[in-house]
Amino acid sequence: MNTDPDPRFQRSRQAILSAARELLLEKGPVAVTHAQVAERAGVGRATVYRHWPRPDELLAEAMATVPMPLLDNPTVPTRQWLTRELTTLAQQLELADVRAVATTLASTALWDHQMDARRAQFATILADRLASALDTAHDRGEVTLTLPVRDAAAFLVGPIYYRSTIEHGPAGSTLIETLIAAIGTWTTP
Amino acid sequence: MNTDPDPRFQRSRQAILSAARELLLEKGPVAVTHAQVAERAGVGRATVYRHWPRPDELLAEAMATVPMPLLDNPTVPTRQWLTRELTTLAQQLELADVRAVATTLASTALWDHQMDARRAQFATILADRLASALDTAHDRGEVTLTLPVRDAAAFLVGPIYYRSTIEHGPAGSTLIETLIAAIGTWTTP
DNA sequence: GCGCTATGAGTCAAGGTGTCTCATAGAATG
DNA sequence: CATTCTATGAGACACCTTGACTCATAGCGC
Repeated sequence: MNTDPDPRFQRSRQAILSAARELLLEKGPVAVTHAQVAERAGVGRATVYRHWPRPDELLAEAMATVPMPLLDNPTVPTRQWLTRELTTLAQQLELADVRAVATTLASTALWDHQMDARRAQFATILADRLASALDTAHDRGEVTLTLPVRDAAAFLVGPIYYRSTIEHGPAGSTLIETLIAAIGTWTTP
Repeated sequence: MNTDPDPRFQRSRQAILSAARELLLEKGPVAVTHAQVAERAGVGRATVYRHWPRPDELLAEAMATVPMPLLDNPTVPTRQWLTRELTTLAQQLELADVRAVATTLASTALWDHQMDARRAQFATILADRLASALDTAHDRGEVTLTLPVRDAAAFLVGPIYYRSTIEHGPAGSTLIETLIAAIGTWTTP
């Protein structure tokens, strides 16, 4: 990416990104404008223009600085891996900035191609990791699935995502354990 | 509500609401401004101000004109009712305007109290209807649930919502049947 | 036909946006 | 340390949008 070593450049860049992320978190994506970001970052308005001529690209990069809860690479036993990863995902979705990025992504993806590409990438990674983990578990005789592996992401992540973004509550361990138990017949406890 | 019988008033009101809904669907909530709505509706800009002094209230009312997929009042047998209602909900979530309203609601609820109230109302209605239906089913001996009834909405609606808003695909009958089967032990087929 | 009123076109000030210039401070180089 | 380069901040500028107002007009109920 940009390898400009000038510390002034990097300082401004980081200050602007932080300010944009704060504004997104506090006031939503519409608050990420050149003027508001510049004031929050303590830099000149022209500086923001030089770094990001368009506000939507700044918003996109600011959103990218928030670590989204993707799943770690699968390990065995798969059931323990699932418990661990879904619990982590649920905890991450309780963080205000993660929830802000997730809902903003889902919403703006409907009208912005760049955001839609990020949404698709996010969905694909989650689905692929789950599919690969469950395929492995099946091959190892750990589980017999009750649904197509392509539905696993919706089945497992959907409830946690809904609980967080629509019901605004925490996805407890009971719900997570029920989900894992319901995805198939486990031979391991 | 407003019972002004003057047809001019009602005509303008409907034209403005339709235009706002179209703009929301085509360009997203940020496109619902007085100027754009007025042009789309074919009315004067001042007329939009007279009807809705603030754009966010216009957006809220325009969103309210899109019928959101709540569940019908529960009937028995509960399993058939669930299949029917969840299938309808999945179909509704495939409509572009329903998806636009749902994701806009989830997103703006984080920064707008009025929208958050609507989100909470929506979540409560779904959870209550499902809870009441499943309580009835349990009392009738139709099913033994494998999770607290308060988790039913996340468990059943979450995957459909995730499939639609994140994966941008249809929730097929296989997924829906699997969900219903997994929520407990059914004594009825 | 006659009041009444919502409308549309227009004006206007205020504020935000995008673009440019220029002096300056900070960084790299010798 | 001196010199050169460059990112910056402040400001100026035209442009557009927003919010608020006026007023003649057309459509409505009576």
